[in-house]
Amino acid sequence: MRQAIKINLKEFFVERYNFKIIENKWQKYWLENNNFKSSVQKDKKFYCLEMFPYPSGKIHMGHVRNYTIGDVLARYKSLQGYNVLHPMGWDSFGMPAENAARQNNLNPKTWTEENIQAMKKQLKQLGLSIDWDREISTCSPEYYKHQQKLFLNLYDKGLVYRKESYVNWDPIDKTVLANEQVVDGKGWRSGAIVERKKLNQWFFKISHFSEELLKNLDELNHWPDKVKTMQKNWIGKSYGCEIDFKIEGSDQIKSIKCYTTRPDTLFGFSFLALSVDHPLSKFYEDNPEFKKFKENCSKTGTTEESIAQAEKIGFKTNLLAINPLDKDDKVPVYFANFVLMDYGFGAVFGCPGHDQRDFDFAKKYNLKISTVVKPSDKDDNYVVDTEPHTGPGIMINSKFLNGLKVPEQSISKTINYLEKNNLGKRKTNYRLKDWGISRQRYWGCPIPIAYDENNEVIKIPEKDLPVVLPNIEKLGTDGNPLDNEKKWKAVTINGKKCTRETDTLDTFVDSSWYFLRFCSANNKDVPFKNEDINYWMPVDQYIGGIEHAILHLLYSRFFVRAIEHKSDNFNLKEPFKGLFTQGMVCHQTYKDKNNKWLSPDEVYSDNGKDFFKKENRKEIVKVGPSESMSKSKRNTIDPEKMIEAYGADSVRFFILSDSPPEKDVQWSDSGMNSSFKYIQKFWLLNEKIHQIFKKEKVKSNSEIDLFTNQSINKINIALENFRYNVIIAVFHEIYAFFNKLLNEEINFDNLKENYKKILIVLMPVAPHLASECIKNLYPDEQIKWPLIDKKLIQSKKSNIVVQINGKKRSIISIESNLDEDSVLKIIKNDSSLDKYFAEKKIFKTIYIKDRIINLILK
RNA sequence: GCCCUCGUGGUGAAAUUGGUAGACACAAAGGACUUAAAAUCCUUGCCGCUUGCGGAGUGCCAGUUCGAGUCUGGCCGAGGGCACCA
Repeated sequence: MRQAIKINLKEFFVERYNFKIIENKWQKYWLENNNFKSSVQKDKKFYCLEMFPYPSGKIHMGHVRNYTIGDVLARYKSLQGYNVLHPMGWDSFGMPAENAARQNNLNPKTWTEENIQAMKKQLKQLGLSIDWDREISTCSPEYYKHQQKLFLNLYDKGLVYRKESYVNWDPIDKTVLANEQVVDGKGWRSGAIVERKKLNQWFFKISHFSEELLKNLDELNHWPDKVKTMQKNWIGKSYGCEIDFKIEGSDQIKSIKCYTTRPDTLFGFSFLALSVDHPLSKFYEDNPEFKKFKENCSKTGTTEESIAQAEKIGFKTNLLAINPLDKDDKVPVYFANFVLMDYGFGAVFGCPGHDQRDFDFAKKYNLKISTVVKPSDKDDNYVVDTEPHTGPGIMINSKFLNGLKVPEQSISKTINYLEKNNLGKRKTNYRLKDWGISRQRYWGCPIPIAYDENNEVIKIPEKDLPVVLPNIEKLGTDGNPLDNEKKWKAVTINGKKCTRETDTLDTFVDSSWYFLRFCSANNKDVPFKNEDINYWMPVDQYIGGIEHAILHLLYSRFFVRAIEHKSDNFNLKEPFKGLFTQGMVCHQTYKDKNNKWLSPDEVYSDNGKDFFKKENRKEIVKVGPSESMSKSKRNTIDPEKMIEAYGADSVRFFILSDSPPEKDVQWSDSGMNSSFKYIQKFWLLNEKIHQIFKKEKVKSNSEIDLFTNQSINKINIALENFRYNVIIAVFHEIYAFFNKLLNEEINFDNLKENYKKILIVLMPVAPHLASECIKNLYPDEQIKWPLIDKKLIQSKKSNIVVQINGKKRSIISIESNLDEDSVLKIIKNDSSLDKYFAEKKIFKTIYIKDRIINLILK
């Protein structure tokens, strides 16, 4: 469509911007010219990585936001002259494929591969600057072959081991359930009550690195504090001591070991509590009452109700535990539901006066509650009454500990005493548990292990890798699919008949090293080459959702350490130098009169206040709060449709515009629309400028230089700090400025030089539009991120705020860099300020150069 | 319960880190251009009086400071994380 646009008596004839043709053209161009292909070079590198997606079939707005943020950074760094690595891959093992396969009688591999193709096409439509030559997919044998090698490597280093552990077992489906598949204690598909079952499973010894993983958080300066705090809490370091309690009342049991962080409260000792899984429970297994109690315990913790109540219950034994600090102090021993076997020793000593749990327990079973710590402002007769005193204070009723400050003096003094008298030992504990990696699933990386006739572990020899998943045409619901593959399971190793391990690896293993694989994505022999790692790693900027704050990021940190452990030529400790966690994309939710969720497509409104069903435009729709887009609430917006309707640049522009990237952003039609208009407007502006280029202008205009430099300075600062919403705001200002400029006399050279810079800084945000504009206006010129003229920014004129007694009274425009006296002189000559000076004298002056002057009058 | 983060117009948000509060955008109202529409552009936005000016104002209450959205203490509210971790 060709139309005339009249501006201030000048006529321009311009084409409207056809994003479909132009975006397509540039995407093709980038691909054909290998624009984003990366290789090891001498230049300074920048590794920009976004968390790779699970190939569910369609990209969602969360992906659009994630990958747009990453692409802005990658393109910016590239224009700055960095050698950028910006790869993409697929986290393609996992349960959705298996579920989809069962439901629709499909092959998980075919399902996954089709999804990958569909999503790849969508990602390409976004115009991302990705090096597709490095594409990887974790479900491909080409990938997991190396993972199996790494597994065996860690096994050789003693970082992998096997032990019995509990799983959620669905007795109807005869399958193991993931935690999220257990809903209210029942299997999500069968509805059967989930049982705890003990299985032999593989573990990574992540606990070996607890201290290192904790300590090194301090060095991750470019990580959000929030994530670091979460990991710190997760690792859960605590200082305390272990104490051996002597036991009376049994021939077999002589002592029980406890871990405590509060040994100083030993004189408040009231009971000793054991986990039902404690080794000593074997002495009670024949007791029907204990059996019943144990059953009761395994039920609590899964249903919402029991968590809400969280009642403390116990089973009293006939044993007595002796206080190590007072031989005459003997207390009962219980099994209790609140003691966990996998922390400490599965045994705790109870001091109800100074611990909430112990207090609740003691109240229920009428146990002794002694007070051994008083708050600093209370006297020695202080007694714990309706609630325990868990805070700091002073020791009382504790013999040689009396008067000590709690906790800073009391704990260390007690531990010293216990150690000296061989009653206990100082100990640091971590909450972090070893990582269970066995999954009784089909669609995952096979564990490269077999067992001989004696059930001894045999490694699959490297020459026989990969252990390829057998192709199973129809997945049954019973048990672990690989367990039923008789042919596949049988394997001969070194002449010995063996049976393969039928568990597959947790998919978190797949994503714990994929960033290393990207560095040598096409190497067939090794997972990665050290020279590639040395050049590209660590990832300079990792970008993804906050939901991975703990597991994925901690596992990746562990995995890199595990590879480095006992290795001569691998020198990496932390995989991600910078981390950025983006917010979610939200949308209003809608429900019809039957409380059924409605999608935005089904809703109609002409005033933005009252909403109706689109089909009849009558039935009132209830508008709910804006929530993160999810299929279950049906408040999703399909990115493909948006790109189709508005173009990739508009969508990118909008997803960046409204909120800072780390916060949630609201999707709004009007916002999307306005971004679309902006792209169109900018194109018209560009066309007008293009035509001016052909005319002659004379007057110089230094305002353009100043404005351009200031704007780019703002954009630089915003880019470096992930304030991408500010960049969009600056571009709105830029448009307004240049558009206005067209009404004035412009100097040709001046405009040409500055406008080029504007187009270059537009490239990361709207790459198609910017590329097209640059090609039209500057066909043969080099494209490099513009440098700023710093002197120019510190402009010759400053606006200075004049405050009288701390209140703003005026703004004066003066020359920059003036001293205080000169400014004062100007102010005194300013008649509009006279009224403030009447009959008053300047008592004090505060002057901040080029910014503010504050006059204190008396 | 414990830990963390955040409270700025009708809305999403800016604010060079202690120095002009509300940039930019959405929504609303009014206007310009146009035969009309689309597109584009401009103005307004709390209180008081007459244009202009003055006043209040960043959840609430104190404090530090010439000066506080920003720093300190207390309170209120919202969101997130962990959950019997001994």
